[in-house]
Amino acid sequence: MENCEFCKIRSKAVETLTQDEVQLLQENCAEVDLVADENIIKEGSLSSHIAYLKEGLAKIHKKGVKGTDQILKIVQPGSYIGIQTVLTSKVHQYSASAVENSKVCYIDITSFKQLLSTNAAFAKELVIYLCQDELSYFNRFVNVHQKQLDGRMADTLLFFADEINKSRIFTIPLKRYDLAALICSTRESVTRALKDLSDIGTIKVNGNSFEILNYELLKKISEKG
Amino acid sequence: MENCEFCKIRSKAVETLTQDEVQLLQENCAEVDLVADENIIKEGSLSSHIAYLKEGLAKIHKKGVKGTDQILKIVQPGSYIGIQTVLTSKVHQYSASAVENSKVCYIDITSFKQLLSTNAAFAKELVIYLCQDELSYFNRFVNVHQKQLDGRMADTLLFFADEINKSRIFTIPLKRYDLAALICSTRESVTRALKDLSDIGTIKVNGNSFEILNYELLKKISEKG
DNA sequence: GATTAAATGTGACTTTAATCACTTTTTTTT
DNA sequence: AAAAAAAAGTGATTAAAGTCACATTTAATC
Repeated sequence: MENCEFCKIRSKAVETLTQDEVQLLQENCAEVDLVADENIIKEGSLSSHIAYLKEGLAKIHKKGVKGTDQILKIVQPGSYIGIQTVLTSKVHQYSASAVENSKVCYIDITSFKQLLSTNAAFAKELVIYLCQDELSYFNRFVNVHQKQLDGRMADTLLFFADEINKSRIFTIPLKRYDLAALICSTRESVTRALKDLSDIGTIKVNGNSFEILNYELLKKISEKG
Repeated sequence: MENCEFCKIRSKAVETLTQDEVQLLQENCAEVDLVADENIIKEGSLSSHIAYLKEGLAKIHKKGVKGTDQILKIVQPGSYIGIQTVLTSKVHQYSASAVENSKVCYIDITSFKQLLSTNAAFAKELVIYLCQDELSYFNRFVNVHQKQLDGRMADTLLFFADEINKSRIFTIPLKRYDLAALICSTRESVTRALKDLSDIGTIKVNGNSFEILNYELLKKISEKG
């Protein structure tokens, strides 16, 4: 399925386009299948395309001074990836990788910029998108610094349960060291945090399979920090 | 000086406006003088206006689970404040306060939205603005988590020296507890970090007056973390 | 200028989570 | 299925920074 017009998951921005504009997008857009762990964009490489996640799940990650990657966010279908770089830098400022098998559309930057320059409604929707995205980082920034480990772990579990899987029984397609990079901790501490939450009966853990047993308590731990 | 047309510090976005549009802006815009510590916008309050910092210096801050504020960023003239909320929420998601005497223009949201909807060039400049802003937070997020205290303190000193004051002798118009909220630490630890940096001869501290004595070393501490 | 209040500095102590070293389990490869 | 590699778990130890309690300095107010 390579047709933008009938794309099941068109962004609000793309919804604003005229038929001609969709045509332009279509012609400068390539759909790619990715398996888990494959790179979507790579920090430091030339940014010739924006990626749009159509299916699957991806992580946004960025190298820090220690040399290890920090996961900035887990993104779901309907997310633009690499968009922040396009208009301001020639080089991607962060990486993104599939964390499960995914479909991604690569949109040529030049065409994207053209749409942005000529269609105010399109640009407006992007502004909205970016604002929401940024606000989510504000929350994350503050939370990550004021909550301790178990609280951050609880946050992440609730995120995967409520936002991603919409179920109290779910799997997290991340290794322990990825979870660590996500909650700003270490592999060992992730193990311990999960054990803590397990011990008090909030969750059941089995490898990457999780079940929330006491949602209220988990929520309380997430909120209390 | 209440005239947008002759505003000394018009944003790139406003540069794109036609005379009529500037006129619209003008009519829905109010300039306000603020003294240090005054609120610009307040988290949780209705967002009827966007603020544009014309003169001075401001902090963007947000309440965390602990009940204390975290400083997200120090912003300079030319920054939009509260813009992320305008299109997505009725209520401000963060606060902003002047950290020194400042001038702010409050722009009515409705007019702002109107410009956004009708002028693609305006919207595009905002997209660029937001992208740059978000990227700066990515850096901050990763740095704050991978650097330890002295590194973060060094970052902040370099920021005030290089970005804000463009001099190795400068003052920081923040209390120690504000510095703590900025580098994600505590008042006491700020004192100690400054002492550390002082002891090894990188800086000279006297209240809020600072001098960088060994720029290279400070840079190294900032980079090494 | 004295008094009060706010801000900052300092040492002792505690807590949290990182690090290290090693074991066990799971997954992948041959 | 065996061997190798990767991932995850575990206990002991360490380190970094937070907390607490109090002293000192600076600024504000009467």
